[in-house]
Amino acid sequence: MRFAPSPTGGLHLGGVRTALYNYLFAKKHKGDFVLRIEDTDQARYVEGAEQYIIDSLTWCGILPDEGPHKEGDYKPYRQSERKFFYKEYAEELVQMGHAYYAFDTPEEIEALREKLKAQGKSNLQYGHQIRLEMKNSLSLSKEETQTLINSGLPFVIRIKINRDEFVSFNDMIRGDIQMDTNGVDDKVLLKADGMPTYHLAVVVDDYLMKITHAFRGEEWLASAPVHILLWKYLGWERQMPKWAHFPLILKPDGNGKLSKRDGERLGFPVFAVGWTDPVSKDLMKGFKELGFLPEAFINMLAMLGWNAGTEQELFSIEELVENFSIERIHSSGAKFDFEKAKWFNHEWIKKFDDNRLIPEIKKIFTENKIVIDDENRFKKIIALVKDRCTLLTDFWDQCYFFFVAPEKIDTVSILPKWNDSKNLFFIELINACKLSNAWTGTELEHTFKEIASMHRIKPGELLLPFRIMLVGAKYGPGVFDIASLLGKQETLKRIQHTLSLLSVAKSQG
RNA sequence: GCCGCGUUGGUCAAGGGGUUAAGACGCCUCCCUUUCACGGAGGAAUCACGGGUUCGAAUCCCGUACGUGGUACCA
Repeated sequence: MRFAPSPTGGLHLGGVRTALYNYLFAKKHKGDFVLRIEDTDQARYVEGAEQYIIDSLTWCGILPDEGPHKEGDYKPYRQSERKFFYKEYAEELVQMGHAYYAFDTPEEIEALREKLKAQGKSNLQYGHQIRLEMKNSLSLSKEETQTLINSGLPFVIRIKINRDEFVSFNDMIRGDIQMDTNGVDDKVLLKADGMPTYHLAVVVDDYLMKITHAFRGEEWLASAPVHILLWKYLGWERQMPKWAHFPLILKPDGNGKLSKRDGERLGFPVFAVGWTDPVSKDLMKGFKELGFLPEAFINMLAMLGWNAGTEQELFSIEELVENFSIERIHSSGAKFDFEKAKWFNHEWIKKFDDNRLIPEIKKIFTENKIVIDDENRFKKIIALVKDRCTLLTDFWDQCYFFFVAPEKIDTVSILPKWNDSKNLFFIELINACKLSNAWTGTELEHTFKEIASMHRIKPGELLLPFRIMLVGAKYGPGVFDIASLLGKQETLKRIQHTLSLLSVAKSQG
């Protein structure tokens, strides 16, 4: 079994999911997963896109067995490098009478379209209705056609679709589908520049690469009849792959399929890894940069349109492979929910083994120019905050203060209830700590409470100021745990620092 | 317009003739925690509408509405 999704350009959510489902199905059935690159459309294909696709899939952990970066038995895998094949087959179709040369320029067709529109007629379809009124090898004589070709006039090759024909096929997700050919026009197969359109390219590639399953997004469903007719006309019907059209991933706020712009508009990533828009040059962050674990990303993506039919929601890639079945893919689109995506990541962080997690977190600290010298201490800190981190980047916010003193101390939250006796309490706490040799959380807590009761202050009233002294704000794990990992010297230093801050604030009224 | 595909809480969804119509995210309440989270216990909220078929319909059929895709020398 061979599977080949054909992603293009900036691979976003939908594209990654198509690749993922292909991968899961391929691996489940011990088949090959092939990566093909669509670079047929020079206008939209951008420099670096191929590497980007490979990088995205690599991060996701769904590496192809064959493809442009690895090669294999059916190379080349770039459509631009397979130009020769397509032309050959297109010509063959013309010889057999299933396709024809068309000399109409895009401008002429556009003009006709405008004209019809002005008359209030529906959209122009270059098909059986009008093909004989156009300039092509069907309306022209053989000699005229040959003369035009010889003159070097650009032409395209279009498929000749008969009217009143029914095309039926089986979709592994949707079941039997039947469409008549009246709605489909004579699609261009080979463009004037000699490059194939997707319609010709997939069919030829799937045939030549012996692809057994053609799985793609639902946006292709409407043109499936063209592809099926092509398989038939080329005489390859017996080798035609099985079809499946995946549901679309929709915008969270309704109307339409998720697009690259939606991420920016609604504040979530639509790419697996960061993507630089070729036109605007804007760097759009991906799930990776936002602090997602690839495992969580894949898990989330897989569940958007498929489920195992059990209550299990957390799946490793191996479990996905094991449980995957095409029949359980839904036939209707799903709206993307970023909150749920974050939930998946949170679950994966909790689930993740420290040996895998720590290096990822370290990267973030390195980016923030923090050197981790005490491995053991780092581990303890991570264990302490792990539960409260949804994204990898949260680890920075949750524990940077263990490494650098907070710049801003939220004295505003302390001040209203601050008084001399509390001030005295902290001074005595400092002294008591200085005298003691040991430094553990429990011991500190004991001393803390003892001094508090001596001063007849409820510990609760002192805990918040203490936290703010150490952390700078009202968050973080247990204060005594923080203090113990901070070390005696640093803890006392921070108390002292805030104390002086408070006295200044107090004297200024 | 035409042609496909679809429609179970706000979202992801299970269920495919008889169910008190699962579960998850989010939201709300309470408990735990002398912060914030985590965790725990609860709660509100759903079968698009109208006709059939049937003893019985979320489930099957037909309409309607709505959504969505396609209708390019884009993929």
